[in-house]
Amino acid sequence: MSNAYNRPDQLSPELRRRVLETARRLGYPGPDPVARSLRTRKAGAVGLLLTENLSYAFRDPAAVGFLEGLALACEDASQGLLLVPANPEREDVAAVHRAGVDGFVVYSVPDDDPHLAAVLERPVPTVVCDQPELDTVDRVGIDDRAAITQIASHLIELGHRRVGVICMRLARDRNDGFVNVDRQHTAHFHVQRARLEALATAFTSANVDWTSIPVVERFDHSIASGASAAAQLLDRDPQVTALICTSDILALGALGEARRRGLRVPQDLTITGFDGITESERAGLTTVRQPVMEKGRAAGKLLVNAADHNRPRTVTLSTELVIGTTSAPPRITEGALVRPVIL
Amino acid sequence: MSNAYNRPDQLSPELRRRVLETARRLGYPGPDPVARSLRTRKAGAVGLLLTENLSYAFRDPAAVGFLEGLALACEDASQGLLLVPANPEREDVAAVHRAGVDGFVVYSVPDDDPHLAAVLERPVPTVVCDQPELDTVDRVGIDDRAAITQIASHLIELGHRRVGVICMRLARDRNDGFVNVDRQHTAHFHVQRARLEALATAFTSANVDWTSIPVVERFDHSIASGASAAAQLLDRDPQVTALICTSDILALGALGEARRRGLRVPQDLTITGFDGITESERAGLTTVRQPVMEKGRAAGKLLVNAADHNRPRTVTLSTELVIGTTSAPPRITEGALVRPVIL
DNA sequence: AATTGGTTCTTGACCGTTACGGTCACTCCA
DNA sequence: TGGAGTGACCGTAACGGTCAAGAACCAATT
Repeated sequence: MSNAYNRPDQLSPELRRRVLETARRLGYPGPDPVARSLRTRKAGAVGLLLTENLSYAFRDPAAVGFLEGLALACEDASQGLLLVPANPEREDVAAVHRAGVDGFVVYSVPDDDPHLAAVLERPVPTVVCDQPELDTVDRVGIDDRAAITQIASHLIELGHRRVGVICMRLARDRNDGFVNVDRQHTAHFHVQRARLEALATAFTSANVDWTSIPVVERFDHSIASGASAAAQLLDRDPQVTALICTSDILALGALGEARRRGLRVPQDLTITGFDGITESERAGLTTVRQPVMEKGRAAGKLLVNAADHNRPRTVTLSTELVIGTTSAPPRITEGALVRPVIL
Repeated sequence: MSNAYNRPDQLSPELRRRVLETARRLGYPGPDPVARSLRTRKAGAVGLLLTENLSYAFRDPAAVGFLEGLALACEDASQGLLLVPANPEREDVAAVHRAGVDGFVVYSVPDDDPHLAAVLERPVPTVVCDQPELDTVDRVGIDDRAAITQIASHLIELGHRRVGVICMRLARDRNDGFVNVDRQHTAHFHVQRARLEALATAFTSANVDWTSIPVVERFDHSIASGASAAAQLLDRDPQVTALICTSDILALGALGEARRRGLRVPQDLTITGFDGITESERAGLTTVRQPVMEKGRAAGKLLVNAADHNRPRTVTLSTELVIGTTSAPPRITEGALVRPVIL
């Protein structure tokens, strides 16, 4: 029976024809995929765990790019891609337990996320992306510190000293507002923490007191959030000459807010982003381009041939500073003595 | 055992604790999801079948919107969403057979697609979207004829008689070029066929000989395709005063080609799209907006409560004509006697 | 005629759950 | 004290495949 469907060479064409014919007559719909998976111990699918509500993932171009790459890798390996409904609000770990998959990809979740813990308990290979190193699973990412340090150096060279930072959510709790240094260091999103720390290091080396730098956090990752964050920051500290955003989406929002206030970019205000999505290319944003699609593809490949490797593998992809038209030397304001540094 | 995990109320806390404790000691990773699915006859996931390579789906904003809506509905129902790796090039129907899902959503595939046939053979509920009516499955869509007729009427009112049409692929075989009437009628993509037929009807009623209207087809759905199609059409028939595109993506490409040729839009050339994606809003495109996200959500909902309904259900969503800045009366050319019609 | 080799076909043990029904101890009340 | 009622616990039988091992058959060789 099984052979009739799966191994046509094992039986005579005549018998095969008869078997299939009676199967159809009896209304047999073909082998049940679940039963087959149980027996063969292969689900033929890869699970994807995301921070956000599933639907959010489709709003963020960077996430869409990641998905595209991952889907590509899955397709190459004839694997399905299962989006796991892990709503971050309810702690619905059951969805992770119920996922019939051969492995997981975990994309940018907080390091204390219960879903992540649930995934790690499952006896299947796992690849994390944009996460801190774990000694049991493979990992894909970029050098966030180096990347954002390029932004910082660029701004420092231009002469910016009074800067503001707009970042994405730092933990699972909502905190739309200013961030003290303590929260910066205990941030549960590895990527955000790394970027903030690198910024602190860079500006401290330039003799800027990091504790005086305003950092505004937003829970939702949207253009509107970027705009409101920029508004909050500029209201409190109108003297800043540059806004460093940890994502392009936030930067695009900040650009909108600057325009709304009649601030010319970059003459009155410099704005930088992070990711290098196509929308920001159109806007001429100064940013760091990271290969989002490649990240997805690398994660998929790592998972698909997760054969034998004793120690966890890490793939670090390269990034590229893109200097656009939204960064320039700061305007000379009264009281401030600022001079571009030529190295 | 099972109870310890799934029904804590069925046993004493003491026993539960003991069971779980020894389970951990023995390295038991928790109930196997596949075996559970086999037993309970529930996979906890919805399968999605797409025309394109999986990765293509993430490039087209309309498809992404559909995905977003579908993901939303799945999340609400705590269902996973499995992207089935159905490469349209190889006829790899096996992927459909291997998908462990409780139902399928089929999104805009040709009506003779073997994957679709394979889905229909599976004994699970199915919802098709942008497909012709089938007497066994539920259906989500819009009134494509009415929608594009609005575009046609708009152009006819403006006075356009010499128009060109740019459409997406009409069948599984690649045919990048002009389309004769026969191919138009035998098109296997329901949406494209319906739109072309409605256009034919509308222009015939306006005393335009439809067979003289150039229709250019493109296999790939991309901005570049739209541009090359527009070039091909304008090369052959420079007299056309309007380009009707059956998708916004194609229209955006046509816009680019017009600009490249120094044609002013809308003074020299009118261009219309279809879908209403955000990118085209920015471009001021005249188009028909359809609720792509709602389509996905409706499909998901239909599938999730696919309980008892003897006859297949159909959800038809509404569309809206959006008149932008890319449509205007045709320029008066020598030889052509054209006068706007006031109805 | 017996042995060997090579097909083709049949059989049955497993994969890991959960549903279900039965057992058993214990309480409660007449 | 006996019998019904209750709740906790346990054993077993599917669920629907796959796959390897063996049975049956036929042909060719010894």
